[in-house]
Amino acid sequence: MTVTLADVAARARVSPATVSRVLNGNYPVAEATRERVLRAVDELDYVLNGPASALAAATSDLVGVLVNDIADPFFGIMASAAQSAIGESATGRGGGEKLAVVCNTGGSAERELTYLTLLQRQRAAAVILMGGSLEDPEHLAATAGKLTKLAEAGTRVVLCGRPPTPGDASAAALVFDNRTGARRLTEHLLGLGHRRIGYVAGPADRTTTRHRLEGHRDALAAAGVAEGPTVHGPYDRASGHGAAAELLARDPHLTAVVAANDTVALGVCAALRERGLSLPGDVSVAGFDDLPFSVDAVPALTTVRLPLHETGARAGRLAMGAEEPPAGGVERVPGELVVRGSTGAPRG
Amino acid sequence: MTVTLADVAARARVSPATVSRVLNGNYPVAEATRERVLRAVDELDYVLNGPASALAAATSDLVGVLVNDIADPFFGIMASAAQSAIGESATGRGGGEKLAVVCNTGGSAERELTYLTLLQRQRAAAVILMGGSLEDPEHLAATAGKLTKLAEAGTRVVLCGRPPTPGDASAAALVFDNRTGARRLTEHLLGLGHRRIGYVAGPADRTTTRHRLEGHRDALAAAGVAEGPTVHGPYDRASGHGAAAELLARDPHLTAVVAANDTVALGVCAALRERGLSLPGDVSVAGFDDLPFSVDAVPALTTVRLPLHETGARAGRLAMGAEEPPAGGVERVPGELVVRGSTGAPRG
DNA sequence: CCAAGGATAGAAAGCGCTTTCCATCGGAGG
DNA sequence: CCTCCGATGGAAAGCGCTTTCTATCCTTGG
Repeated sequence: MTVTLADVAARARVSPATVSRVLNGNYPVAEATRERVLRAVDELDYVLNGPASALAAATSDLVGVLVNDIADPFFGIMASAAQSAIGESATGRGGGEKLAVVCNTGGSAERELTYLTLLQRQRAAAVILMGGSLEDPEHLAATAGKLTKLAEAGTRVVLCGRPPTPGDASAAALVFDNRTGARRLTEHLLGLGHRRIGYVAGPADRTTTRHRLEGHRDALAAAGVAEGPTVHGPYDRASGHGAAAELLARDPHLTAVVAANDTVALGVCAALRERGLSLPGDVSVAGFDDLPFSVDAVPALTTVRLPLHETGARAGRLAMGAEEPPAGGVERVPGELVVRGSTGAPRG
Repeated sequence: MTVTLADVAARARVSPATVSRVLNGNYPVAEATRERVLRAVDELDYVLNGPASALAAATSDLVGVLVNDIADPFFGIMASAAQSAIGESATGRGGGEKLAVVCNTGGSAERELTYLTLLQRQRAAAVILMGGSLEDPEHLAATAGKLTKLAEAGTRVVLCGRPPTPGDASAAALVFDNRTGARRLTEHLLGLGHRRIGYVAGPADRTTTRHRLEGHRDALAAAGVAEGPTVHGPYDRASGHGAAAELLARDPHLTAVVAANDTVALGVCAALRERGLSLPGDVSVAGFDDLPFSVDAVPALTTVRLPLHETGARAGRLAMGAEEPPAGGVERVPGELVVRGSTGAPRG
């Protein structure tokens, strides 16, 4: 049978209460006793029963990190940073280590809710939601309700790269200023002289997609330039690859393409090159996010750098209560335009 | 206060036992009763208390997925596939959904052990360890002990892309045939006529690093070609970038460089290009893994494709007991040489 | 030398659920 | 019409821990 706390107590010739106190370290225990207990723990190879502990204490040391796509470095980087931050600020009950776990929603509203419920079941200490959300009103309402309930139950809720859900004020939010970033990017292209700019957007109905597209349109409108063709698709390489052809079909005279993110931009570049077009000579291409591989693309990608690592780390600290939430609950995180070789002046 | 099962029972005018049975569905309950209970659950917005449930039933629905670096698509892809597979084979107690959680060890032996203990605490249903392990004997022994204990406690253990730990026969293992893959890759280079080949290896003391390096050496030895310079470093872009200079310093006449993986290869390419060398004209470069961006590199990367997605999915199914473990517990997963533009015949 | 108070440790009551017996009820078979 | 059995539902005993409330013991001050 498994070793229980009572076994340890018997072996150390103390009461279970004392063992618990030694393990949780939030109550004075004489040094000699403590050592005796620890020795017993060691000798018996005792492992605390998490569920029992969580049940009695009414909280667990689980911290959930929900991401849209774990295979996407955008999320991987943020999640990794958050996880490190959580590991470092071990301020749990009794200074206990938190178990940061990342859950892959695949961008599905349904799975997001499922995970949220599961985490609620587990009485998670905190939940971080990363990445833009679906803008379906029904889903939004369901999510807001869940988050409110979570917060009421004492779970800290942090949004990272995701706007606060209307109707839910329970969460601290770190939101990327996608709109301004996208505007800067398109302004850059306009400044170079481009007037026919195609746009490969992310999936429709997502906040990130919409904000970036709005920024792009803002810039065009401010400059009085007509909007070029736009294609929607997932945030992956194939999407960009397919969209490039579509864009060119809709306007053969495009001189620039802005992509929803760097991964998509890479697909666009590949498709363009396959058609014999040179970059940026024939067509300029820009991305978003500045993922690690973007600097190594050929030509290197012009993009908007988001402080993924730092923001993820902050989210982790917020989840641990190791950092004060921003005033008003929401903080806008700016992106930075990074101009590299993939954009240049149009020919002629 | 939170709603408990007893509240639901009261509302549905049945006993707590009946509610539990409806929720777990492993005992006959009359249709009318079941509906009454479900309605009560709905009306009260009841959420099962995970810890309490896990305590009473002595298992939880947590499945841990340990990865070395969550920001690396190599792991992201496998983890994502595993998580999907786990979600699909919902065969838990009462068909309950499993909570697949991924934990980032950062390649640290210590954190790996910490996570394993935490998962053991939670009485996880299964644990998947992804990626090569550290070959430190002490760590290996500690891990083997942990895994054995986990298995004894009823937790299914699956290794994915990681050789079985000596002294622990409790786990099913899916291991990539890194050695053969690496051999094929170097044979390809030798076949093109390369005789001075540099090698950028992963971190020392890791199984993956060693196996790939061995395969490389196998090929050289079989062809009677002297080994070129080798540099070790982490599996990231910066490592490749720095290593390229080092390699060239050690042998200015290199005609090819083999990298530990595609990410590293990208760094190598960048550094080479910065020095004004053309690819593959002056130097051929090869990677490993065939990550999504590899086909879009310029020139496209010659590499060894590993069935990351499929293997991750199989690991997930094994963890759920939805697939028979391989005979003997270990299965070798082959890689496939993919020749693309980054390798060519050496000049002259 | 005695009372008071701080420092430790123990007793015991749950935490919310699962599950093993049992009890009950209605109908089939004799 | 009575017995027996299958189908259902309830009672209650934990699962292993935390934590409040007490009990003790030793030290300290008067």
